[in-house]
Formats: sequence, C-alpha cells, structure tokens
Amino acid sequence: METKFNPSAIEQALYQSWEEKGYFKPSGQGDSYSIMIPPPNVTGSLHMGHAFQDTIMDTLIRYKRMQGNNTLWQVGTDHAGIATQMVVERKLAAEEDKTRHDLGRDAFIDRIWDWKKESGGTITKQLRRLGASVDWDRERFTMDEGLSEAVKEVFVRLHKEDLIYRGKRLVNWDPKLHTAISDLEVENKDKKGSMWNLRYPLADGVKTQDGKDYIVVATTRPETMLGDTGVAVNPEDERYQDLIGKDIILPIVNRRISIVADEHADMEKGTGCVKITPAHDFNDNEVGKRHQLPMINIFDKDAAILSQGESYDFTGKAIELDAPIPERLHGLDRFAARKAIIAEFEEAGLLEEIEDHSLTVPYGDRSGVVIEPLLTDQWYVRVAPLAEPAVQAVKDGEIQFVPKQYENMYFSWMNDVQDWCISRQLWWGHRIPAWYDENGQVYVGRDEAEVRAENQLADDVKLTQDEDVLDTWFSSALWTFSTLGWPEQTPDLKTFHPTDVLVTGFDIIFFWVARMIMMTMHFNKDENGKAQVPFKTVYVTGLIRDENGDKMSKSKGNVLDPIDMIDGIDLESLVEKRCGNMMQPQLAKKIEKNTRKAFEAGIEAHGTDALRFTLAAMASTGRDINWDMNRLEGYRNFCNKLWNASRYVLMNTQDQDCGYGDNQDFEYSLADRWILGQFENTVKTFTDHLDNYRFDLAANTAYEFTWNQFCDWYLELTKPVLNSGTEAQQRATRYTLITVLEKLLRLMHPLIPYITDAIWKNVAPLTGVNQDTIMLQAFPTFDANKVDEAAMADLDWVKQFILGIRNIRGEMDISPNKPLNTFIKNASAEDKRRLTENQGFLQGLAKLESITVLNEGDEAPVSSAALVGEMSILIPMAGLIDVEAELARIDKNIEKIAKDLARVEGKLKNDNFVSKAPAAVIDKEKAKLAEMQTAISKLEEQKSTIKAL
RNA sequence: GGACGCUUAGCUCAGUUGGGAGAGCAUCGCCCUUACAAGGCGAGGGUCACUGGUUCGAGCCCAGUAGCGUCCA
Repeated sequence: METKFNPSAIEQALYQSWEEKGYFKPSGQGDSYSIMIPPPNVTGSLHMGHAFQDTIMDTLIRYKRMQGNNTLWQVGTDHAGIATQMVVERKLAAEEDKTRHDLGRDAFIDRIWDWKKESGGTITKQLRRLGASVDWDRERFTMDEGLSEAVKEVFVRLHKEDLIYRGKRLVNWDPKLHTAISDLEVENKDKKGSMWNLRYPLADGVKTQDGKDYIVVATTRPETMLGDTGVAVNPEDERYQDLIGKDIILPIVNRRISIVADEHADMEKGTGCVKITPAHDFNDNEVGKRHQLPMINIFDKDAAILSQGESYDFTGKAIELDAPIPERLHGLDRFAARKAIIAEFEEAGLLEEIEDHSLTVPYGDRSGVVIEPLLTDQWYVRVAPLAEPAVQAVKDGEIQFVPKQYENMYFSWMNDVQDWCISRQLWWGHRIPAWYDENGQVYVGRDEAEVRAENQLADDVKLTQDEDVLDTWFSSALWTFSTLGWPEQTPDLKTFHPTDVLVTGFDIIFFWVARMIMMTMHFNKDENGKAQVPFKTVYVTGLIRDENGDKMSKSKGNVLDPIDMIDGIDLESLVEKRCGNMMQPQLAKKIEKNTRKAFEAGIEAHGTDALRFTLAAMASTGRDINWDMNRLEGYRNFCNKLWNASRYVLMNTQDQDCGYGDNQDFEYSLADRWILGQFENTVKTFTDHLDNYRFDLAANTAYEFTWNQFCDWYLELTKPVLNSGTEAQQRATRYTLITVLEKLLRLMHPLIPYITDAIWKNVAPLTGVNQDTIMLQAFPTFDANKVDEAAMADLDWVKQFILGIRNIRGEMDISPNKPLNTFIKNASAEDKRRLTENQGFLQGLAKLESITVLNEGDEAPVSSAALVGEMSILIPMAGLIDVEAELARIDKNIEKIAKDLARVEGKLKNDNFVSKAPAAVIDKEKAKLAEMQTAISKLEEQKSTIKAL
C-alpha cells in the first residue's frame, strides 16, 4: 500500500465492480427496506444538496443491507416540465435560430428526447461517483411508459370521483413562459414601488360627506383599473355609509361601477376605499364572488392590453357586458399601459398623489418575470378531501417526521390547503387525457377510443385532445408506487411499498411530500382496505449554503459541484464553469471576482469518502448547513489516517500468525482487552445514532474511536508488545489488531464505502474470510461480553500516567527523545500492581529509562511531579528543569484547581443544596472536593520542597 | 403584520431527563520517533445574545428584549 491514500486510484474501479456483480440489487432475503430517491430534474446536474441527501440515503441503504435486509434503493429522474422545455428552446434558438413553433409540437418533443438521451447521463454519472448503491436496472423516468400509464389512470379516476375539475379561475400566469404556475412556483420579493391615489368620480351628482364629487382609491397596479367592476368600502366605515350602493363612472373607459360594502376594505389604510378588479387580483376575486360582481379580463397571454375587455359573471361564465378599451391603449404591455394610464389621470386632474410604497411582488421562479393573476381555463385537483387522511396519518404517527418540528410546517400548510392547479400550457409533459367535441363538451378517458366507447360518440364526431400537459409534480406525487408497477398489483409493490424512509429537504415538503402522501393514500390500500402511506419516516435535511451562509444558486455563482470536491478543479476551470453559459451574463464579472477570491488555488482533490464523511458529519438537526472547505480537508486527513493505520496493521500481521490458525495460545495485553471493549461500546453508540438519523453524531463517534483511541493509543500500545512480547502475547495482539480493524471497516463502510472496501480486501483474508466485498458482510453487532470494565479502568490509569509525563515534557520543553528516570511516591497496592503489569507500556509510550518505587520514608530527589490520584510520579529536575519554571507550572495548576474547588465548596456549604439535591449528586460533589483537596495539598507540598532548596 | 427557527471558542458546529462547558479547523510551543508532516506531543482560548423568572442548581425550562434567517399575508 502507498504511504498516502489516493482515492482516485481505487474509487471508479471499485464502483464498476460492485455494479457489474449486481451487489446493489435486492437480495430477496430478509425483511424489505426501501428508499425512493427524490427524482432529480433530468435537465440538471447534482449539486451539494443532492450529494448530501444521496450520501444519507446510501448510508442507510448500505447499513440495512449489511444488517441482512432485502434492500431496494430506487433511482430515477424527473422530466421537469418548464425547466426542460426552456433548456431545449434555448438550445434551438442558439443553434438553429428557431422557436419551438417553427418545429411544431411533435418534432419539438422529439428534440427533447434526443437531448435527454445526450445529456441525461450527467446525473447518473454523478450518482455513480458518489458511490450510490442504487439498483440501476430499475432506473425510471417520470415520462416512461409505465409511469405515464399511472398518471393517466390517476387522472381518470380522480375525475370520475369528482376530485379533478376544470374551471375558469384566476391563476398565477407567467407572461413570459405563457403558462399557469402553482403558488409554490411563485417567489414573493419585497420591492420599493409607488402607491397611486386615483380619483374616481361619483355618478348621478352624488357627493361625499365632505362635499367632494369623487372618492379616492389607492393602487399599486393602476393599469388594472380598466378591469374594475366595483369599489369596496368597509361596512363599518361611517365616512362612506351613504355611498354604499351608489355608482362611479370609471375614468378612461367611462363604465359605470358600483360601491359595495366589504370587510376587505381596511378603514385604517389610505382612504378606506379599494378598487375591485376580480379578474386580476386574488383578493378582489374573493370580494367579487361575495358581491356577484362581473369579471373583466383586460390582458392577453403576454399581459398586454386587449382591444376589448372579456366579460364573465362571478362564476366564470361568459356574459354580454360591453367593456370597451380606448384604442390608444391597445396592445400596450402592462408596464407601458401603467405609465399611459397614470398620464391620463394626471391630465384629467384625477391623480391625487403618488406615495412611496414597499410592496411584495410575485415573480415566476423559472422565468424571473412578474407574475400576473389571469383568468384562464385550468384543471384543478380538489385537495381538501385528499388532505384529511393525509393529515391524520401524520397525527397518528403512521408517518413520522425527523426532526419532529417539521410536522408543524406540514400541518400548517395542509390545514389551509388550496385546490391545486395541475394544468400547464407547455408541450413537454403528460398530456391531459381529456378530449373536446366541436361544441366544447369535455370527455375524460384513458384514450380517445375509451372516450368514444364510454360516451357513445359516433366515429364522425370530431374530438380534439386538450393541448395542455400536467404539472410535473403531479407525476412525481405518484413516485413511490408508480415506480413499482402500479396500477398493476406487482410483487414489487407488495414487497417494497410502503417504503421506509424519504430523505428530502424542507423546501419541498409542500411541493412534493404532502402531495405524495395524499395521492399514495388515495390510491393504495392494504389487504384490509386501509390506506397505505408512501413512507414511514420523512427525514428532513437542512439546506447546504455557501461559506457565507448564502443559498447556493447559479445566478449568485456560488454553486459547488460535488465532483469538484472529489476530483479537485483548477481555478481557471472553476471560473469558466461558473461564468459560462449564464442566463444573466452581466453578473459574470462579479462571480469571477468572488470565485478567484474564495478559491485562490482552485480546489484540491479530496475523494468521495472524505466528501461523504463531511456531509454526514454536518447532518445535524438545523435548517441551514454552511459548507466549510476546512472540514472537508479535515475529513480527507481522517481517511488518510485510516489508510496509514491500516498499513501499520497489515505490516505487522501479513505473513504472520494472527491467531486464526491452529495455534490458539493467546496472552492478551491490557491494551488488547481495552480496545476490544472500546470497540464494542463504539458499535453500540454508532448504531444508536444511525437508528436515530443522527449521522453527525455517528460520524463523530467513528472519528473519535478511530483517531483518538485506535490510532493514538492502541496502535502505540501494540509497539512494545510486537517488539518484545512473547510469541503468545504477539499472537494475541496481532489477532486483536486485525480483528478490530476488520470490524471497524465494516462499521464505517456505510459512510465511507470506497476506502473501507479497498482496505478490507487486504485485511479480511487475514481473518480467514475470503470474499469479494465488504458491502455484503454483516454489520457489527454489540457484544456486552467483550466489554472488560477492569481493563477499561486499568488502561485509564495507564493513560493518566503517560499524560502526566508528557505534560511535564511539553511544558518544560524536554525533548520527547530524552529518556527519563522516574520515581513513584505514595503508590497504593493497586498502583503497584498496575505499575508491574504495565511497565512495558509506560516505558515505551512515556519514553522512560527507569521507574523506581519509593517506600515510606525513602528520600526522593528534587523533582517535578505529576499526579495520578494519590500517587505522584516524580521526574528529577537536576539538569533538566528550571526551578522558577517549575514553580510557575505548579502555581498554574493550583490556581486552576482552586477555582473549581471554591465552587464545589460553596455548593456543599449551601444547606438548600445538601437537603434538596439527590444523594448521588451530593456524593459526586463530595468525592470531587476530596480529590481536589488532595491534589492541592500535594502540589503545595511539592512547592515547599522545591522552595526549600 | 402573522408563524416558525437560530444566536455556545477566532471560524464551522455538537451539547440527550436541568447536576463538573465539548469537537474539528485555526492559533502558540516542541518534535522529520521505522503507519501517517494530509503527522506526533503539549498548551492557550468561551459573560453559552441580553434581561428577568422558576429551581438547591439553568447553555438546557418559562416570559420578555435585540439581532439574524425562513415561510406566509
């Protein structure tokens, strides 16, 4: 083995071999354990957040696989409607200067499939590099035939049950992408803008209480006044009591509208009068429904002004209501129209005031343009009936969120859930299985033939399919069961559903998790007819942010590619990667500057295992996780430490008798017995943490044992034995070395699969195991019989002894190479036993020339002393230690202890404490006090001895 | 405006039922000792945001304040 761990030399070959040999497939043995990967967007590539979640999933799957479960990790991708369509449209524009309309729907969709074939492999390559043990043969895509069947089936059934309906409703319209989007795809941003106060003239000579012939309404979107169908005042508002029911002549269009009383009008805000535009504002829409006001749409699909308003009654039915718009405004974009309308108000003396105003503006998360509420025909899922059992399942604990706090987030959204707009005006996606005849009558069915048959439509009735497609989340809501073959009742569905755990970020609890629970429970029942949940546990991860705590995003240019953490990348390539092919090229300079500053020397290679270990170690319960390159480096060093420790073990065990042969003559050292027990305790703690989804604590446990116990102490303690022990002693130590290392590798394999398998291949044969891979070996189990408490206590004493000497060496600048003569004072019978038994360890690790036990009354040379309980270890100062320095060292120690002592003393003098605290606590404090008193008196004694010189 | 979360060492973060403040990185000192300088040994460093309450005892429980963040309106 090389002296440095080189991940690139082992990783890809190992993965290939695991995959080829089919190790990732369900074994078909044992209890099933399944995880469905949250399907990443096929257009994209995995970012650090994916790497984080995938590491956790792989750790769980490998852990359960080693525990003997029949494990399935289902992999796949999502067709990502808008995102994918946009990517291919942009490519088409750049390379051929064509739009999708030039190609036509079918040809365009063919292009998307071509593109997917070409670049859809990015994600699967990345997943392989991360070591993900997914069953590739079952890889699925939301647009696959099988999944498309499931989507159709669900749509048709929900429609039959009246849980899907079509209606003219106000939706969030993206005027750039020409599609409706759901509430969740809207990003609300705080902006500074203006509030325009407009005068609306009263009709029929009516006057306000203060004698004016107009009222004033305030608006942030003046252009929508063209579609006003009322003005609301608060019913309690005394100022306007006598105006309720009176009319207004709407300026510019000269349409007559009424004043209604509605609580939506806030008396405190502005003048207390609110213009009502039911076709262009969600709140106004509600007001309109309450007062049965008509709706007038004034925008086309680009959000430009129509030449004639389109009128509907409050239910969305078209009505004959003349809503002319002056020709000078026709075709104006909404923002141009805003300017023009303000100018006209001003000219007419109807502009009362413009105030600065901060407001929340909705933006499309994909297009980045301002969303316009627009009346359109859309398909909706009636969510309330589906939500009820979905809420109950979480309340009953059938589904548990980890950490639990996220249940609140789920409940708060579910309790106020809106109907879900599922139609999208796109070409890429699952086409809605609905057909229209020439009268606009709609028929829903699995295909056209079924529609004709079910509705007795003659062959000459012309039917056309709905042009729209379904929201991508509609198909991903079916993910846990559609991937297993539903609607067929397949054996896979029976075996692996419900799945065990869903690993995801809190940002998609609404988008995905909630909808998955609703859909799954509605369509999947167990043999008793009880609704089946999609998963038993939802493990919610935090979001990975950059080193400044900012969200990683392409437009900020602070995204990190997990592959760059693994392989490293030079600065120029990183700059190119971040600045090339941007949607907003003007940001490139700034991003380049920030990148050059943050990664002066590029990024070094760290390997997959270090990346995975880092991600696991950062998986605490918080909502934000700030990425830290320093930690990655630290854990790379950890991998190197493990590598070198293994080299040491192998050097001392290969081609030697490790006790796995016939000769069973063993004589274990204290260190052997101690490390065996320490390891068992580590297994227990590590397993508990994994079972509780505390990957951070599990990683710390593994790190602490490996570095601070196994390497720092145990390996050092084997050296005296291997150098000068008897054959039986050496055999026992070799046995312990190789056994503990082999088990440790198995323990850590789920976290760091590559390095553990690579080392294990060398280690296992020495324990008599000749198999191909660690990943199919049993996970270590805790064995209480191997925990030797006496050995633990004895070794603790040995450590304290050695630490005492090292502390004096360190503080007094005595070279670690200088052998020391020591004297022992006040040794108890037990101390003497421990001294005798462990002389080799003490001399070896503390580098001692001699240890002389002083009897009562023996003269000791003037020395510096270290304490182990009552016993003192003396190092003669002559020629080594300066008197002043030693006095200072003693004072420092006394001072430190005295501070603590005072506190404990105070506690014990407090009658309240002594009478009310539990006896165990008091005893502990008393013992502590005694110990500190002894220590101080010994130190004082030492001091006076030295001073007496 | 409403809801939730966060504030612990220079940095990134742990801290289980309330009972002696921890880790990694960074810093300082000494060491190229035959597993490892991506290392070894030793050391320093905290008013646990602030104020008050409950308690014998609070980083932890309760109330309030400030700052930051996320979601919703």
